[in-house]
Amino acid sequence: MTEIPSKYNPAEAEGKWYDYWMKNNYFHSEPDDREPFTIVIPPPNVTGVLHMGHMLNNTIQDVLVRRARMQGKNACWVPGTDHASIATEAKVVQKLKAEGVDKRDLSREEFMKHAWEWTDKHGGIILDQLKRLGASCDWDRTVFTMDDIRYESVLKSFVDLYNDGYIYRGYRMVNWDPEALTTVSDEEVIHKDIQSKLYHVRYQVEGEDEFVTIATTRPETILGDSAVCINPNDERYSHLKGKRVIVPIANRSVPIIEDDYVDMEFGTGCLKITPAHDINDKEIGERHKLEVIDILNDNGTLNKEGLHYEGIDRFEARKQIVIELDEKDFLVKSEDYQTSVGTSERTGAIIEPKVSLQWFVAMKKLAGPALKAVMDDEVKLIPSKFKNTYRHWMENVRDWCISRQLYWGHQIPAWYYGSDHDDFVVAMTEDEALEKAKEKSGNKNLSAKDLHQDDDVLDTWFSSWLWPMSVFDGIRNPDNEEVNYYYKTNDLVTAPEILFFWVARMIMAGYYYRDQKPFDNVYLTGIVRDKEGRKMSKSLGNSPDPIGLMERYGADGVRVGMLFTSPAGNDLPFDEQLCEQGRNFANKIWNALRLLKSWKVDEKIDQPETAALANEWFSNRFTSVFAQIEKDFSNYRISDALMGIYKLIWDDYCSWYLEMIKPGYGDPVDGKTIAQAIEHFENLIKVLHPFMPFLTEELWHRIEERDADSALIVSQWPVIEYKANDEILNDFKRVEKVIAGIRTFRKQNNIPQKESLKLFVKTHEESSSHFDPIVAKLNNLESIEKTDDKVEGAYSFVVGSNEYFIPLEGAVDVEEQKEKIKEEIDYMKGFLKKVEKKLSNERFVENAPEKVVEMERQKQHDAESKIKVLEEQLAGL
RNA sequence: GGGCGAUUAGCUCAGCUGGUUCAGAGCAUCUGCCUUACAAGCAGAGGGUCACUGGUUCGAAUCCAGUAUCGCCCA
Repeated sequence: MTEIPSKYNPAEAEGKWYDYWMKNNYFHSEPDDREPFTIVIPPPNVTGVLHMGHMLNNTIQDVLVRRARMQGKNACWVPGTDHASIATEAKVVQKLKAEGVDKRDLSREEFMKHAWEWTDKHGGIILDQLKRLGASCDWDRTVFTMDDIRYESVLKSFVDLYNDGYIYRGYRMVNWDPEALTTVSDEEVIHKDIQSKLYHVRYQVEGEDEFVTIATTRPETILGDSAVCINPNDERYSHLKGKRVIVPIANRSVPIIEDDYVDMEFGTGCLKITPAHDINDKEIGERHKLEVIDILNDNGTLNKEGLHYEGIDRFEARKQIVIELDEKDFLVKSEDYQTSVGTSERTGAIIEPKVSLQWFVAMKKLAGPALKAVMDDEVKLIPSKFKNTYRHWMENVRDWCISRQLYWGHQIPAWYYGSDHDDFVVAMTEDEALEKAKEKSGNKNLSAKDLHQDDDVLDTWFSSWLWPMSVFDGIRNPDNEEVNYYYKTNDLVTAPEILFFWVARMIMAGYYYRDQKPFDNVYLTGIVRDKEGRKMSKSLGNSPDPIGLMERYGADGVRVGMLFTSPAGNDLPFDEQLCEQGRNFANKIWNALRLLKSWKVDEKIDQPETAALANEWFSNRFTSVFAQIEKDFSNYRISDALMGIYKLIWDDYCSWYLEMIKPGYGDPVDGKTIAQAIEHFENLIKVLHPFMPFLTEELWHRIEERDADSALIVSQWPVIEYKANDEILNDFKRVEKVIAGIRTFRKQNNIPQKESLKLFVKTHEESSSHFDPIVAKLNNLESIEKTDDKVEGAYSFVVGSNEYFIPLEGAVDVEEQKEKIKEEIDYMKGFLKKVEKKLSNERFVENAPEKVVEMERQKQHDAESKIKVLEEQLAGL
């Protein structure tokens, strides 16, 4: 084996081992008779680039997958991307615009050609970036929501749901993005508080001199008013019942209606009703059968209902109409007012509520089993605090508007053959549609020319909700071997923001198609924030470049840096220092092996007692900590599991164990000890492998040469073979304190380690001398002797209620020692007082469980004897 | 405005069905050390009325109520 450099070089190891893993096909999975462990990736946008959120999310997935693989399961992590219709189309439109091409001048086919070119050019970058991170995805299975199989699956599910009566076409108030010229879902609308104005406008009562005053933040919508509404209980307006008012500027006569919805306290208690442009007004309008007057064009300008404002943008029209209202004496006053408006997540444009003909999925029935599954923990949310919000959402689920006025996506498989509302058919293909149309219309002479396919595409989520099935072709071929084997999947790792519109819908789709959940566990990660707690975003420029980070700290360093402080469901305040900690850790382990490798081995010498003891202790220590790590894993406490292995390696293995077995300088190590040390080291890096795959694989092959079958990535995860011996572990805890006591003594008195010391022990409680050889070795003691008497003129300290003495001429500062002992006595007396007070409380002794009282008595006894020892010591000085 | 959740060391967080594994961990800070694996290191140390106010209890960080502050979801 070549000499090991003193620093680990991630750049060198990472490329090498990723290629090696790929070459040997370790990531690839085929159905077999092993237990499957499946994760489907939350598909990132095909043209996106890696950001910190992806890093966190995919690191967690990789940890879970790698561990499962080592546990001997058939691990399959399916990668892929989605087409992100709005975002991608917006980018393509932008690009074309820069080239002087207007989307509206292109046919669907032409536009799609550009979109595919864009996708081919930028697509998949993110997947390559995931490889840098070490993601052990089965790349042979990479899929895309718009590839042939997925495309057909999406159409099929539309047809299936339509035939089952879940999909319908209807008028709905939708969130219209006038910039993107499409509807966006409720979830894609961001509500923002803005400073606005509340305008008080008076309407003349028809045929009278009286006026009523309404308050509105959107005076331009006056042109679309179809009523004025009062609360039936409002006595101020009771004389107006049944009358009509004249809408200013429009000069239309509209009724005064009564509805409980009106808040008598708000504004003037008198509400204008504009059913086309407000969701609540629409509902009132439906109750009172009011006319719907849409005043807006799709691009946000006013249409002919806007009269002389036709063609003017809604915000400009608002300004102008206020002036006109004022000039014509309709404006009573305007006041500052804080209001909340919806803005588009994609374009930032203010969302326009708009009545429009759209396709919907009826959700109520689909939501039933999905709600139950989560409430019954059939599908576990981690952390479970999200169950509440999930339930709230599912119990108040609204129908899902799935059509989008875009080209980039799955074109809705509906064909229109006439002008009536109902003159359409839903089918997989045009041929099929024609057959159905002929049948439905009764017109045998219909031809393909008479059919027109719906221009809209489906919401991106309408493809990703099928993801856990469609990646295995389980929609088109529900009984194929793969979907039967891999579905249901095991874990899903995603962000809470999309719990509803992705996770919940996958659960619905799972029960709808297969009557089975799509996954057992949903691990919800937090949002990666910067140190100031701001969400990382491109616009703020506060996100570090992930690739740059990996170059600086190594992929492993960044992986553990992200995981050190990220309990499930909590936001992660990212700090580059965490990556540094990760890098340092890598180097620490690196040097541990470097040390082992630096020793000459002599097979002929016997194992020293210290090494045998060290091995005994560390074996138990490993077993005990590993059991806890396994528990942390099963509770999805990934950070805790990482911290567990971190401390086990750094503190227990490096700081304690290696020091215990270290041979004298220049001396060889015996064969048995080095073999045990290597074995422990191998177990440690196995457990570490899911977190730091590159470093550990590199070390694994530096321990000894291995063939492809015995690479670390496919090695066997340790198993717990026995229960750790607590007696040994507790005994050693005491030993640590003794060793620390002696170190403190050396330090205080500037006694170098080279100078050997004698230690005397006066025992007052049962105490094992099992680890004495270790104490002697680590502290360079020439002897440890029991004594019945105090050792005069010696430095002393107390561990438990045993006294330890180190005689050394002139090294003892009596006053300082006295001070220290007094302090300790004071502390113990205070403690004893508390215990005695408890025990003298009759109600405590009567009511508390016997065990608790017994424990208090024990505490009392221990404290008393310790105080006695300390006092004797003090007296002796 | 309605609902949910949080508040523990300078920072990020553990702390299960109340009781010596109850006040913890990592990082940061401070003090010594270039001791032959690692200064990307070693050995130590300090640091918290468990947000506040009441209540239940023999006993509360833990259970209950209220208050304050923050976050998320919904309107």
